Amino acid sequence: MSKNNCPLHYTLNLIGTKWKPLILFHLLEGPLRSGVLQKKISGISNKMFTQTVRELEQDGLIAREVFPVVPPKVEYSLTDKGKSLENILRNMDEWGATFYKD
Amino acid sequence: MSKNNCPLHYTLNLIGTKWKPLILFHLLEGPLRSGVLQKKISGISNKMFTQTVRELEQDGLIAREVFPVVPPKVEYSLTDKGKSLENILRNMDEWGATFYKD
DNA sequence: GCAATAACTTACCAAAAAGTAATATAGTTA
DNA sequence: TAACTATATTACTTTTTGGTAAGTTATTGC
Repeated sequence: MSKNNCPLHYTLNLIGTKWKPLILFHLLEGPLRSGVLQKKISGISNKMFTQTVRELEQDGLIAREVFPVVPPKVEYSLTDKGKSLENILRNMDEWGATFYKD
Repeated sequence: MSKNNCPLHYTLNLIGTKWKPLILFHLLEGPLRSGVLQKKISGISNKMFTQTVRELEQDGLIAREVFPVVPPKVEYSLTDKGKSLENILRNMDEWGATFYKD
């Protein structure tokens, strides 16, 4: 963590990576099974998916629920903290849509 | 560039890096001389600063104005496209301020 | 009793991002 | 004529991030 003055730094430390905003964005519509979520994130590797959801969970942005069945079932959902990013995520998506055709 | 479905991808390709949001954020208040802007971004190296503003310029988010004097004077400012990120940047900063004390 | 299943985990390697330190520039001032 | 200035560039190295492929688990269904 940098000792910079503006809080934007803190935000970037939590969601300022390649995959985090995409994972959070796809969870806005509700909880998803691990495999389903992963398939929505085109291009992500097995390893990066697991690693990224682990970090999001540690930072309190998503929750992980394990169902004790075989084969395994795991669901991810946004926490309240995660949900509070909804505006930012939707604005970023909308901004991308606006400028995509330049 | 990934061939993902959601426009969020495009946004992340333009501003989804360590330093870009910080540089844009500090330009929200108006144009700044190169050296002044760089000093506001605590921790950034000489190289990364130049590299990052070059990319932001290429993507049309900031403008670079060179004054032909010695020693050199260069000013950076947001373009209209850059200014259109204002809400997103301020929301991210605000979000960071809200959760920083957890 | 063997394959199929979903969700990982690990070891290993490659690629990308970032840092360091030295150097260039060219007028102005001492 | 030498130092100073602000901005930038380059070569080199380190750090971080990401990818691949194989292995693990434990029950179900054939």
